[in-house]
Amino acid sequence: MENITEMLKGVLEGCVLEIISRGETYGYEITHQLRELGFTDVVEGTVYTITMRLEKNNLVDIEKKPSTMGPPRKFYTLNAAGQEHLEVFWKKWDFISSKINELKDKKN
Amino acid sequence: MENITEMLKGVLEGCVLEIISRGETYGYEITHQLRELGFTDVVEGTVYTITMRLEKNNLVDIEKKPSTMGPPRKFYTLNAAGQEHLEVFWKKWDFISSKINELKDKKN
DNA sequence: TACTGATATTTAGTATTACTGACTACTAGT
DNA sequence: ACTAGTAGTCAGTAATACTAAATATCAGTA
Repeated sequence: MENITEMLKGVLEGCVLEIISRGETYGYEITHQLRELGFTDVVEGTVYTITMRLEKNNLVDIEKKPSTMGPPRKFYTLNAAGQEHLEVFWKKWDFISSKINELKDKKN
Repeated sequence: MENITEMLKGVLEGCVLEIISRGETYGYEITHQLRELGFTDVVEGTVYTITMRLEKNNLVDIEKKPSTMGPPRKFYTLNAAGQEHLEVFWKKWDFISSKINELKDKKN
């Protein structure tokens, strides 16, 4: 699926939050999980801008750990604020996607 | 639902295309239809930037008609390119929303 | 007549967000 | 030494929705 980047705006951050919520993880791995999900064109730089934003907004806790496979990793976990943010995200998503599907199914 | 504007990015244009595809309409009315749909905070300015973009990209045909209720209206209809653009939009939407729901439902 | 409100379009400027592309750095294997 | 895979950072760009104001038309009313 090409050129979906504009439609990912606003949802990609929520996806990253969801992935982190399942357990401690780091940027590079998050990128690969998003690619596996189907968002094949997502690159490291994009994910890092998102994790930076999460840091700045104090939605995640951070722990730096060494890796035998390369340079040290920055592991993220959701804190309480992040958890709440994630719940709000899913509420917004349910709202918007239901409205758009309503439009799509010509029920309106 | 407050503060959903970032999540509307990339989908609002598709919604406008869909609304136009159902029959000749104009900016002010499109705004009201979006509000009725549930996107209550959408304002005229937003819709006009979208219709301007549709014009610029040659996705719509335009006809100006007088109104008894106020100044003349600019009516839009989808042309062939617009129709195709709309179909592509729905394909992208189906792809993205299915992937995100997959993530949400923890099936991945 | 002047005023208000609903209708209708336009536009300059701003904020947010994802992408691009490059750079740095560590480790293992050849 | 060199390469590839892993891992993080950052300056700059493009796209898009919102803000806020200006302009214009018409109906109703005090």
